[in-house]
Amino acid sequence: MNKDSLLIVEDDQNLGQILKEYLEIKGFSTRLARDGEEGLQEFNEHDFDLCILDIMMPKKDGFTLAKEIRLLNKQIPIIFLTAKSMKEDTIQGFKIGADDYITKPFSMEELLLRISAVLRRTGGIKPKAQNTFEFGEFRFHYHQQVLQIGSEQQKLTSKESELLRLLCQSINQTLDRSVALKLIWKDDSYFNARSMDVYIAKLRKHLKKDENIRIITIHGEGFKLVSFK
Amino acid sequence: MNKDSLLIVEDDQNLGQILKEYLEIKGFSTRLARDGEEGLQEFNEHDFDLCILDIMMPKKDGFTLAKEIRLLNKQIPIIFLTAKSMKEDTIQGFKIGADDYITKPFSMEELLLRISAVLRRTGGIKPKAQNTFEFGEFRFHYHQQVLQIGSEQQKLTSKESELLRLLCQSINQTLDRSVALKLIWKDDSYFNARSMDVYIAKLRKHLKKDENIRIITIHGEGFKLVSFK
DNA sequence: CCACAGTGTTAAATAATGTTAATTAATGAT
DNA sequence: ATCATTAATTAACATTATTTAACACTGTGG
Repeated sequence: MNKDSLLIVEDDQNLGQILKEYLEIKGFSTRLARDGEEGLQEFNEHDFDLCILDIMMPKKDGFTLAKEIRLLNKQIPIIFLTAKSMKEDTIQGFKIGADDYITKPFSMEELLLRISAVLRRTGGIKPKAQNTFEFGEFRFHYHQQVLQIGSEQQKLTSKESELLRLLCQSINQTLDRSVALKLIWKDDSYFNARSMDVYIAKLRKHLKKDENIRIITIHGEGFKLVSFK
Repeated sequence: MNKDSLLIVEDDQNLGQILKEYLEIKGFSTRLARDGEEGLQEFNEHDFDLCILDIMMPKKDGFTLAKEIRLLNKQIPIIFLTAKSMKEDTIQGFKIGADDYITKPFSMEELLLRISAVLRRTGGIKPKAQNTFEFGEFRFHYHQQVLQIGSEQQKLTSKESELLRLLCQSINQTLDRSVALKLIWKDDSYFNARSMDVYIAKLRKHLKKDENIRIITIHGEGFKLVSFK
């Protein structure tokens, strides 16, 4: 059996390092990010079983990050680290779908207990990294950047692949514009948004070969890959 | 087999958290909202098998929320948490269509028993998120944003689809203006209300193709999608 | 019956997205 | 390094979605 993998997002370098070392000794595999931006990036690039997010962070706070993570994965357990016993924090956290929270200062043992409890509760459902996606008559191989329909093979560019992957991961649900922009273009700006629109058009052209597959626009929010039938 | 999914609406965040943790340990998947507004939002955005609503809450009490939930789903079991053994409350609750109620303070075991009982009774019929609605000669596909009549396909915009979905979910019943506004426009204000009126007009235009389907105005309350015959 | 708030309807204004092509940047082969 | 090729961005213009405005109409309470 594989180690459970944790994403730790903590801006305090010291604490972050201590957490990481402690949890690795305890048998977890971990990755440490220093802020929300990095955290989202890490989340997108690796598979985790659980996220531990500090709430107060520069650039992007833990709640905002959690919301974005939730758009990509509605299952993954999240534990918040809160500075004080802030009622507001707790409430807002649970609204987003936190699985637990822990108030600083806390002991390593306490954190470990909560991690174990959450993992037990959620049954350790690892949503393993998907490389091949099937929808309609298509087969899309992410790493190979190939979209196939029947015997036809269509080579995709990296941007096309990244975007199609995000759409596939959230099939039948809205893929938020700003999330996609931050994940693929690293930055949500006007020009990047226009660039993304161009790529949506390219994907639509590719997907024309199956009438039952469409990319629907959710005005002001994002796009949704849907399948008829 | 999937976990049963519970919506918990409880303003006391302490109690809410305890409920959430306990019920998740017992194998349920849960979401926690802190007041009626949040509760309604959550209900609209996710699928649940059962709702647990506190009655006394700020902003919007449990009865009002239950009424709104009933407008969206006539099946879903609702269990009320009542502060004291209020006869009035109990009666009013069952009138709305509560499936059970439980008086604070209660033991977790007791709640669990009642949840199991209600779920057994209602046969655990998960009213899974409906995507296709049929009424009159129409077929409406929500995710695909398509309204079809005969062989004709009419593309809808996102706002049109959201609104039509709400109308379909409460077919032959009044869809409350403010409920729709809060769910779709996120905010019940004068201009949004006017915008909604415009969309009602658009939908009526689309629905003209079947004389037996109409959107009726309930003056001062909302709209009702009705089917003659 | 009148006054008034609520609603119906259409059109204008604004903002977001679709699309294609031109430009720039990156990559790969010689 | 130079050129050729491909990918990605920017620009320009077209189209569509949504909101706001304007004015007509309707139901309700006094």
